[in-house]
Amino acid sequence: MPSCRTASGTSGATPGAPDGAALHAPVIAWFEENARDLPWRRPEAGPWGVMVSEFMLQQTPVNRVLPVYEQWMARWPRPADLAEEAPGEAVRAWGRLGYPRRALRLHGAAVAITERHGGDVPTQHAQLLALPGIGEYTAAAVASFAYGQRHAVLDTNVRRVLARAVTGTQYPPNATTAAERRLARELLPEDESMASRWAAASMELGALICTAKNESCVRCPIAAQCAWRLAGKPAHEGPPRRGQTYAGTDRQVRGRLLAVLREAVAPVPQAVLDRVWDEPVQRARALDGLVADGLVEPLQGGLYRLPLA
DNA sequence: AAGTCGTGGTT
DNA sequence: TAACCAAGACT
Repeated sequence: MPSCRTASGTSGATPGAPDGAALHAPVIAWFEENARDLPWRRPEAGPWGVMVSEFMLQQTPVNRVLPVYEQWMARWPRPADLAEEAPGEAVRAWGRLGYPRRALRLHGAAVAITERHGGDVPTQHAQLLALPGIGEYTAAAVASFAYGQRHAVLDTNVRRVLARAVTGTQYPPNATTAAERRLARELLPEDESMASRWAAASMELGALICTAKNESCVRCPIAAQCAWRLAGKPAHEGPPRRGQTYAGTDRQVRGRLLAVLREAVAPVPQAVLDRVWDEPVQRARALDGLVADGLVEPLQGGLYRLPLA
């Protein structure tokens, strides 16, 4: 029963795939030359700035986040500043970033930080994970980016980089797998400072070079070692990525309803909300959903507004 | 564990 | 142009 371990010892890796040490130095060196100057990466952002940016960046491109982030941090420079606001103000300030429940959760996280952590963004992964709106990725990202800790930061960019460079496939699986987590942990540099830099650098590589479409291998610092490229860049096998048609969905109706309420300075009569969508059953379901989510507050007399509490 | 949850730019 | 994509979380 001969061993089938690869020389690299990395699970899920294609035979002959590069090990961690071969990737860290070139990717980190590339990052130090090519990292974008983003406001949440500057020292003055602090842990709260990092955390706010991570909420906003969930499923949302950097360019759309930038202006909202700046306004948000100017208005609520500390968690306690946001915590004493009405949650509806967070939803309003969220603007058109999308997925407005994130605004509600960020507000809830600010309240929890104020109540449980003396107003300081907690440093421990488990404490971060316990906050509303923070899952495995965001907890690791805040701990790593804000506090320089050693965590596997596995977002869609890093997953794609590892899928290609190490595993040799064009795309990672649709849902994050245990094998991916294991691989990311194994590739994590032992040294804490190196690990946090690797996390930021591998993510940036996926965002700028190793993109989902039109990847730029000619500019890639690890192209020479990339398992996928060396295999001839075979096309993705398996089920399609996903199909998320938007037109006609409840999400579209919710979006229209909330857009009206965001712009309104006074409670809005139901008759005004009714104009955003013709079909009454779907319209009512969408509004009920918003109320159930705490994004909308129903008042007496068929009036609605963003939540005051 | 597959569905749900916004929005707008790109192809 | 319809489909894809963008630093996920939650149920």
